[in-house]
Amino acid sequence: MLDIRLIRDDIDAVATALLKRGFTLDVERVRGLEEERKTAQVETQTLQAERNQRSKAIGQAKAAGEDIQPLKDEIAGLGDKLKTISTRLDEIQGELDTLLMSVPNLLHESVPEGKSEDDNVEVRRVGTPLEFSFAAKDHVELGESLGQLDFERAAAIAGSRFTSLRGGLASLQRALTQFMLDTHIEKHGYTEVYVPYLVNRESLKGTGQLPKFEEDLFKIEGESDYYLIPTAEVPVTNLVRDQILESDSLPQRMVTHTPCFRSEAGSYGKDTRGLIRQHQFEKVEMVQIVKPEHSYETLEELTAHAEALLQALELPYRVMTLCAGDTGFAAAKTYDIEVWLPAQNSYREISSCSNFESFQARRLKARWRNPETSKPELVHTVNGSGLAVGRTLLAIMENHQNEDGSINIPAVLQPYMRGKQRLEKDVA
RNA sequence: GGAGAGGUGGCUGAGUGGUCGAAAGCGGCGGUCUUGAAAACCGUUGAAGGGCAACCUUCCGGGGGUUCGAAUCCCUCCCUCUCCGCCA
Repeated sequence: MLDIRLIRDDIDAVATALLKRGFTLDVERVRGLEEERKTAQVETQTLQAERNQRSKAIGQAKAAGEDIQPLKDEIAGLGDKLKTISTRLDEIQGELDTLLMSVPNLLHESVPEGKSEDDNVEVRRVGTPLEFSFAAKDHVELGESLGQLDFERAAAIAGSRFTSLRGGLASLQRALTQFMLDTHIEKHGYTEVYVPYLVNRESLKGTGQLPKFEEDLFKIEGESDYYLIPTAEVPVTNLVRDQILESDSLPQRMVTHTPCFRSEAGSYGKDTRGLIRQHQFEKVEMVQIVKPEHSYETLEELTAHAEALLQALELPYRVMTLCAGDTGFAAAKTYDIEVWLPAQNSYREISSCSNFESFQARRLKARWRNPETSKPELVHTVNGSGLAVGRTLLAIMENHQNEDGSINIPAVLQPYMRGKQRLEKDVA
């Protein structure tokens, strides 16, 4: 959510800035509602002040043993009047809130212009894709011929866009998760957290998934409004909702591994083959709660933390700055890390690292006490995948495959794989 | 699932219809003292919103109600704790 004062002060500047990402702010509607709000609020408060004053006088009269009936008669009707106008105020405020909740974040000045992912800007490219002396297979073919990847069974159990793994591949996914967590904890200074995988509406509003993106989520049927998390960003960031954090407790660096669930509505026909786009996938997520002046250096650091994993796993990748039109609703700036996939002969997203500045914090009422002002101020939130485990798994399969269909296990993962060096078809 | 007790400021915790935004303590900030620090003492210190300002409004788990007036009474939902039962 944007600062309402920013909108009041210079709505045209805000509207212009939002236009950069292709969002049209209904300036006239906001102006109109603000106007009404002001009138209704002043009127409500005036009536409330009068009521308070009169009531106090009645209290005093009663204490003095006087007859209070005449005083009560004097304010007959005031209650109804107040009720009418304050109800109107609530309505206006509600409309304004709804409108404001669906306005995306302002972009950082360094975000390049552009409409779609085609306009994203490459920042750097690390590692060189291997030249295979044979025709590289894709991960579906590799996994199925190993007998360790089975989409059919998963489809029977649940439906399309689900996976089942077996044997070495199942272990490798777990090994990857473990390796990622350990690296962030031991080398990058993160604290591991464990969080709910079902969350309430408030939490999703806080991080910006609701009210706008309901269709992307899986909702649980039942008395309570639970949603399956689309990313650990939701529960982890909500750890600081409604909190006033002490200055010395910042920055908070948190990491967790969770399954993620996405309905993938609107992506029919896209990435239907393989592990790329699933309803359920594993992800390791980094979340940092920081002081505002540090959020951009934090974004760089956190992106580097994700990159470190790809380097250790010997996977070629590139880092992209998302352009204005491709940057997500809540983010002020986003780097996507894209891993090389030989079978697709292209780079595909494996991590997304964003600075949300105070956008999420304002919705969450997540604040810190600034010692200089001794006042609570909004924190900044920064997060990123480190990494999407399922996609990393398929990247390893494709990049580290051999001609015979076996897959080399990167050295850093071998300790997590009971010393195993390659995945091969089980003879047994 | 059954029975009971609770949810109050950054924290602990008093307050059960009227000058209560709320005692007290802790913590924070400022000061006295000290070579410096600690201790002690004095003062100060909730959040959000409106208005150029004086000032005003709202907030005692969420929502609704009663009343001239609600932290306090009523309804409802959520959460926490204790005991019993069941259980990964």
